[in-house]
Amino acid sequence: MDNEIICNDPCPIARSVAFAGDAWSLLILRDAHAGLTRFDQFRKSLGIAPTMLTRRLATLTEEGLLEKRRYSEHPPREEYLLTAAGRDFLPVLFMIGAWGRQYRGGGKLVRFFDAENGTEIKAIAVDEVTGAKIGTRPIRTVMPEES
Amino acid sequence: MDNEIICNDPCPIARSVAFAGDAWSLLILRDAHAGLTRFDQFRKSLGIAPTMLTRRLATLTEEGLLEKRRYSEHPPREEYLLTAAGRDFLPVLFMIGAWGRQYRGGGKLVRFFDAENGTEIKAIAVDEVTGAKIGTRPIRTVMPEES
DNA sequence: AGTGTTACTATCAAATTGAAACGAACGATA
DNA sequence: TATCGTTCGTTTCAATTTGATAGTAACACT
Repeated sequence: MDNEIICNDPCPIARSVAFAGDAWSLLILRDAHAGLTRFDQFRKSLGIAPTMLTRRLATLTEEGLLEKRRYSEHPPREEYLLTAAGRDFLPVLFMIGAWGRQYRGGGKLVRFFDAENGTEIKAIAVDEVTGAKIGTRPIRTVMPEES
Repeated sequence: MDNEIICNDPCPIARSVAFAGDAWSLLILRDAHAGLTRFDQFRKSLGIAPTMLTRRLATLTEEGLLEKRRYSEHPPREEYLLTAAGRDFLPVLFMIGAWGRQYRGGGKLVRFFDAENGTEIKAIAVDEVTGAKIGTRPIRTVMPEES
């Protein structure tokens, strides 16, 4: 895919797709939200080839979803932490997970609970203005005027 | 990536990633939600090579997000319609779009409005039980017992 | 008869991926 | 001191995927 075209596309989905449209990046972000920070933790969790992991971590860092932090000077060691943009990606992961639970839900699945009151989390997307679930009301799409 | 491993992974995100983790598929689903149904409509909208489009449409059809319907017998012509699973993917697209609007929002962007009352849609993910935004409360993850 | 439309397939070069081995910098152990 | 283990990668190279271009099949229209 041509990233230059995508970055100027007026569709916000297309803008995100440059890295969201990649299985490894999504799984790395999932693991980062689960608390993993180090190269070998990701590698072992995902069974990913180190070449791939190096590239994906570099891309996610360049794109501003992760940041490298040195946690040891001798030897030099880095860890990867979520940035604000990376943390704000969590809703996307939850909605992907909710879809997978509904349509790919055979067998045992990991479950997520609200740590404070113990109820299982059921993620839904709503319009903050109307409160209606996304997809339950008709949508009007407005293209930007040519600049 | 190895799809066999992924399909038995207990993480619902990993289950979805087999096709959600692909830029073209996400953009095809976006266009399908915008009302496109035919091969050439997708091809022109996306600028995708026909080989790619054929494969992606076939995968999305096999995975149950689209279905082929014959709309002409002579000549035989098919169109691609969203299934229930495909329609239920809309919240994922909206959350991806919401992230892109916030973090990749330079220049003109397409905007989405509630067709009934005219307000702009602001998609957020919430826990249906507590009503809290996803990410604002601590989460406890529970792995399934070994079967 | 010739042109246009729609939905592809065929071919092939280029880019990406993934597996396996290797390396550098250290710390711990014998 | 020698060796092992850990961490975070790089190097190499074969296999797969990709994307660009061209071609095809079945018709409809003029």
